Amino acid sequence: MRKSRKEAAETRARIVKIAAREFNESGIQATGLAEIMAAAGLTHGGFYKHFSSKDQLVGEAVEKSVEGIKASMEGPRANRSLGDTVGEYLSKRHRDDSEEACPLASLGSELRRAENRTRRVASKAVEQIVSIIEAHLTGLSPKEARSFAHAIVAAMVGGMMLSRIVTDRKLSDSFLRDTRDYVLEGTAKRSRARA
Amino acid sequence: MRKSRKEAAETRARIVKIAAREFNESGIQATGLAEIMAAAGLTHGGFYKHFSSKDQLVGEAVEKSVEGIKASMEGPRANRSLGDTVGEYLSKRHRDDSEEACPLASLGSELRRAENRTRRVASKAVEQIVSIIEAHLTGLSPKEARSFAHAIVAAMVGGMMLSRIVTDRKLSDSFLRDTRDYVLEGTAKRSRARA
DNA sequence: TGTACATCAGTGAACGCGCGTTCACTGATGTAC
DNA sequence: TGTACATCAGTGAACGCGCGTTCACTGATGTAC
Repeated sequence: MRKSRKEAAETRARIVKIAAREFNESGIQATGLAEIMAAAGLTHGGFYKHFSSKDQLVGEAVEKSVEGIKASMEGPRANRSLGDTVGEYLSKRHRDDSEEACPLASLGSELRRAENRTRRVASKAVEQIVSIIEAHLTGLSPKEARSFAHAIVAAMVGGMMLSRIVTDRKLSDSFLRDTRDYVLEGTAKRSRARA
Repeated sequence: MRKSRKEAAETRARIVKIAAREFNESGIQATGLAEIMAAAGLTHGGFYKHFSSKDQLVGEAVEKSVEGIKASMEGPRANRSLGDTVGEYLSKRHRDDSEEACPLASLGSELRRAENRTRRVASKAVEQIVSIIEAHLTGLSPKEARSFAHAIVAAMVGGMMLSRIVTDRKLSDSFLRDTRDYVLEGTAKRSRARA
């Protein structure tokens, strides 16, 4: 039954990818290892040939998700505007797609209580997303840009989470749109005030 | 062993109160009924004399938490400013105290996946908190005030959640402060623009 | 007011279930010569 | 290049454990007369 090293590495990557999707979809605790392994076309016993514990997989899956959402925020073109970046984050696609979702919004309240490895990954994820927003805030002092970026990321993560909590579809859409508009108008005002 | 009706009603209320604290502290799934009952000084078997299921308790506990955070946002005085309200929400006390915490920030990603009863309660909670903020936004059209309130609540909930995810204490404090400042400056600018 | 009976809050053991983890085993792959 | 052996990815059963829920039981409270 032994697989070649290449196959084993592919299997491992597949497990992480599927786990990222499943965790974003159903939450960390609610997603069992057997479920993930079955979705990867394997039986659950083999899990520990690739990972030392569920927590290790959680950490890697969260990292994988962060890479994905960073890529979609930064987009294909070189010079993306803040509007593109924030709009991509606060999009219906992001809200409805667990394949490529921000773990801060999908798993927020679970991350806070996660084990050490995962908490470190989550904490780093926050700083990475803050950095992406910060890079768009030109014309402000570094300190101001950092503070501003904190608040913008808070609004983005909160807006996404609330749009998923509310059951009314129109209200859900409103949260996305209103949060995006608020961020962009606020930035425009602030930039004008400084320019 | 039978207790008087008054005692039984007190016991029931005590269970809900303790459950609200435990859920906010540790999450819904991670908190067992036996743990809650023990914290209330009871054995777990008696749970079903008061509630029909864990989900029912979750719903009531979330409602209880919402009442608490609403009360602390609205405060003791009659004429609270938006700054008081937002500042109370984004306070260190709120971040560190699970006794009186907003379930949207404590349980956000779990609420989204909760059962029907709880989801309805959570959805209603969002609208209640939006209404509190909305009431502070005078001088705007109702439609504008509602949109604005959505974004402010998104920032508040996201800011609280992120301040709890990050492991660095200074960064955590920054999220609270920066988000509050952002909301208040944004409102000031918007009000000036209209006035 | 007193008595007899019904009710029911709380106890503690037991239930079925799913979870993360372990383990003996299989057989194809990797390695040493 | 060929052969003999070691390795190890994957299987499937089993483990201990904690969970939500159920249940027979207890005895104080509530009710009917």
